[in-house]
Amino acid sequence: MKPSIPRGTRDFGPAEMQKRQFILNIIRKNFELFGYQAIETPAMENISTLTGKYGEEGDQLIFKILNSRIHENKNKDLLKKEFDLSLESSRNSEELTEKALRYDLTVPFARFVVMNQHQLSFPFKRYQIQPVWRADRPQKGRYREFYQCDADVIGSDSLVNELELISLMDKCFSELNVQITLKVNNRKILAGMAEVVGAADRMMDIAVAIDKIDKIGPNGVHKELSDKGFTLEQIQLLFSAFFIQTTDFKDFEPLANIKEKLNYLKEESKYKGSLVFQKGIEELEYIMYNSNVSHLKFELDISLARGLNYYTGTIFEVKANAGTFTPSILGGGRYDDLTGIFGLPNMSGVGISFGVDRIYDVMEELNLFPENISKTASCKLLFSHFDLETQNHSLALAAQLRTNNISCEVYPDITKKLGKQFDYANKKNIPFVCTVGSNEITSGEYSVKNMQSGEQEKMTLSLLLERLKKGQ
RNA sequence: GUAGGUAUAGCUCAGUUGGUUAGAGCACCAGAUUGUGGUUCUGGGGGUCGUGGGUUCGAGCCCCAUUACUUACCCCA
Repeated sequence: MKPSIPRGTRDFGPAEMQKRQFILNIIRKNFELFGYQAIETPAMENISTLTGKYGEEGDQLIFKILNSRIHENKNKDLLKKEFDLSLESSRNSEELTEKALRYDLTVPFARFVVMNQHQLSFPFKRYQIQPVWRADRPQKGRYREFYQCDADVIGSDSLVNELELISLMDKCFSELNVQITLKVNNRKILAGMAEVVGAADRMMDIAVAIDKIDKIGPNGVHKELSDKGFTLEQIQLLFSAFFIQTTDFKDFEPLANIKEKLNYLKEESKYKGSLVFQKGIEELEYIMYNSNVSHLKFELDISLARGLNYYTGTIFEVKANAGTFTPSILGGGRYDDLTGIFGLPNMSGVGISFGVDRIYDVMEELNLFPENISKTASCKLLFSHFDLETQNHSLALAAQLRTNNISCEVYPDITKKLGKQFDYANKKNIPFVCTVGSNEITSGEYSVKNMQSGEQEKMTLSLLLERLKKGQ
């Protein structure tokens, strides 16, 4: 049988793991630096926990788990009926499936908060670094299993949380050495537009269409909106707001300029009468004017929508500035009532999610990993030997090195061929090889070879320890 | 769901208008060198050309089907 893994999933070898850990360590360190605490939730959730939170498209991409022991279910007629029904529509049948793999970390977090509300003290700040699964068609930068690194604050509607999250990502990407642009928008602006246009319940339709303006252009958006049944008047009204963005807001601009645009939207646009719209603008203003960032570029983009249903306020999206491959590598936003569905209303939360796998891909393309990262040796020294006696002696020496916190290993097989053992050390980038033969055992002086310089020297164990401790 | 591309050694790929026994580099094993790797030289093992059918005197190459992988759209980290 030919071994294989499901498409869209990957194995990570030692070289890749070095790089992944590099990214994860920076993110984790900063999460903790900003006061977030780690939690974990199960890979699978009850299907009802997940559905209805991500929008129609998202719900389709949830990996469902077939009920186990389905053959033991006595009601075969019902099972067959449910199966036939599920062939025709995407509805979930509890008879067939009641669990699913998590689609993101935010919804399981909301569930966690509701279930543990009496143990937690609010505002609660948590971080979570775990894989999620999406039944997508894989392609470049898109996997069916990938890691998200989430930081969320729940139980506080202060915009200071947004400011903190922005400086958190600023710091992370600065340490990762990735040049990025942060796009910010506010769902209230979109909601206000939908309201003024007279289609408050169709905010997501409008948002998704408008979001595409960079890709398909104004005509494309016009067509998509009219296909969805919006009238010419409605479309023109919508365009009056975001057209400003497409012509003038395209690239990073000085703060003064952004200010001018925001003032226009607030005081002169056709939306100035909408309270929600005004609130959205005010929130955006606060964030734009109070953020203290040193690394990232800001971009106000009122066409930014994001597909997830649960966002209600600020929304974030980050892309790398350089390279040909620039998917979004971070997303996030504020959700005012995600816990409400589970019975805990008035819990506003805001969070961001780093896409490690895409950050990896971007850094790989741009060559941003530190130079020697995958050449890092697994350990400091290898003991080579000739027979059972010298191997045993090596094991004893290894134990002493480890007592002194020096990583080392003993060649596991017994062979007269030193070349093979040196080759092993060479391939694993082990910087020193200590050869233990019967001569060495009697004299107490071991041959230690520096694999980089090729120099070899005889020394006692205590001298060896001293040298290795000094990092020589 | 829609539309393309690819499939030849463990890996990356050549393979001419269809024509003897299908090649290279890397990797692997052995020797030159029985106590020394990374350099060099010599030799060696490795392939049902994704699978099934068709055209042909003859198919790795052409046609059809199928599977896997991959890219783009949709959507998203």
